[in-house]
Amino acid sequence: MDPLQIECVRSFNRLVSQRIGALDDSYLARGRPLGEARVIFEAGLAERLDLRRLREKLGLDSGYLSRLVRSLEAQGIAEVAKSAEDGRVRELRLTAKGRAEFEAYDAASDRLAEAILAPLAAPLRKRLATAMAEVERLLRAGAVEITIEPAGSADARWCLQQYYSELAKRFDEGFDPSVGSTFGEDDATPPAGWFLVARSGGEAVGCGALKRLDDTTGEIKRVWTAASARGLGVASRIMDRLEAQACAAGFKKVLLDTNRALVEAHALYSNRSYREIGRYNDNPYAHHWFEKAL
Amino acid sequence: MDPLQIECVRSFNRLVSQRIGALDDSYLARGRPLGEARVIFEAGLAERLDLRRLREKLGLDSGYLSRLVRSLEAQGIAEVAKSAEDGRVRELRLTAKGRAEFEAYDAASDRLAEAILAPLAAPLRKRLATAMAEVERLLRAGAVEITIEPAGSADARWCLQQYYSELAKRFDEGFDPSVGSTFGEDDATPPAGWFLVARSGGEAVGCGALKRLDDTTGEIKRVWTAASARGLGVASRIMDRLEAQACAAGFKKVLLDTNRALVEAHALYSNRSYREIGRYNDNPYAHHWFEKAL
DNA sequence: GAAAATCTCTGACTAAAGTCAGAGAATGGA
DNA sequence: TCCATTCTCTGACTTTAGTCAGAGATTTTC
Repeated sequence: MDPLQIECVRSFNRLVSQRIGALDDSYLARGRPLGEARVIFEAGLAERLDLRRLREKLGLDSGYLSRLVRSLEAQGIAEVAKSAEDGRVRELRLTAKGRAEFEAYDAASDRLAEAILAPLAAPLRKRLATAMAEVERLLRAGAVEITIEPAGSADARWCLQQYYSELAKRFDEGFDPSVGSTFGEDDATPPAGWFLVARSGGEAVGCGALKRLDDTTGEIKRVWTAASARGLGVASRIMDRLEAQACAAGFKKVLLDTNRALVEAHALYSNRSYREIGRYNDNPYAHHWFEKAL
Repeated sequence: MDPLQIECVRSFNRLVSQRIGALDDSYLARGRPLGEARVIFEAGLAERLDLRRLREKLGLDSGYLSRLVRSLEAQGIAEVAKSAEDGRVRELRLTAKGRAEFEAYDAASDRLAEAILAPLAAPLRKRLATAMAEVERLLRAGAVEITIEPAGSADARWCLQQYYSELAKRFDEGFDPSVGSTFGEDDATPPAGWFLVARSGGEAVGCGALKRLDDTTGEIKRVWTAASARGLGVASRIMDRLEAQACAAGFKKVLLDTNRALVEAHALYSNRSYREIGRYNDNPYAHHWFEKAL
């Protein structure tokens, strides 16, 4: 890896960790320990927040969080109550006073952001905002995680739905997933197939499936990336994983088909050295058929 | 200020503070408190480091640092010895073992940077490095501080020297500060004049001077920005301060002259609504003369 | 040469952050 | 229905971080 790029990232990290120190200080300025401030902040962002999720989000010990919350209760800032769904779980809610505290922290964050922008002239401000957005986007792209999971999971279904509605918009002929379908949840359930979901910070941003056609042949289907995550190589990484899975399953080649409207998919397959072949199925929406030896 | 830009900065802060958490964790992973790790890191970067400077750099209490250092001594990681120049000051040096520890922390930073870059394809990596460099540059630009200080201070002299050697390179006729000079240290010492130094993270990156010509007229001289800080509005901010100082001194107008080779200075003055006037002095290096009413 | 200032260290603290082992209540699955 | 699991709380800790008031050695200033 390019040592100049590494130095660039390190230098960035050094500088920005100073900045973050300033953020912590502006939180501490309200005279409350950082732990409590973080809890107030999270509680203010989410309307209802169970301690379990909060613990996971802030990475705290259950005993420690319990005490933090009790301290906030004593200060009249938060209330806890049994969850209606699960009696073991307790839910945190800010009181009116707590909400006021949250607003104060929120305002402090705003002020800090303003202090960063204020000394810059308008065009530089714009450049800074643009560059920050780019860094953020690319950092998130790097943090995308791809996992195999049941094709019937909530996120998997959501991805498929997004995918179908996009096809319906883009195909000249429209799209109805039930017409001539060669793909159901069973086709993506091991050992008949596999379903992948790509997530960025917990949110699903892409999917892909591999279906067993015979002992040596797999078919790649349902490769989709959310609009918010395009141009970040997510589809490419999904393809990597699908092909790796195909290898692991002992397939010698993978096939796939595509509609002529999906030009970026076409480019993706060509780049990954897929070779156009003749029609191998009777998918009514397909115009091109590809093959790749593994 | 644009609320979208503020939100952009805040979102960036949120994301990056998670990243920084990861950095701290990778330091803590060596089983040593963060305070000690930071001391080792600073001691590794600078060959010889006196405790006074270290304390200032890390913002630590003297008693606290004293204990941190003693703990490192006990671990065989660092040694302290009286400074040769000043018997009150103690200097910190890493032992061989300490240097090995430093290398380990250094490697951890490298690994973290690599982990950020690794999942991205080469073109995205390049985009990330570029965007990070841009963010860093602009954050530093925002943190530039401009202070009035004696024209004879070390940084002031350094800036002037840089400025003179640049003029010598750029002027067709060369430049010798002693020829026809209308500016000495006395001319920038209150109440005869003022000298400003711009600093970014402690390092001088620009300067400027205001000289009293008569009770109602000031002259702006020696406005210079280091090459590393150009394009960031530093000269513009120096001009702001000089004009503000001129107002405060009761001047009604300011004058300045410039050489035809300094095209960017020319543009700067025009943008700030300086009006070209006739020759008002006999500076042998000047081709243009400007005036601005305050 | 004396007084003021500077730098470091020590002792005596406090507060915050975090860990660990269990107890008690509620839930889910066999 | 019962047993394992999950979620939260409590008590009893430790470690880290940080503060404050001097004392002692040195240097600087007048």
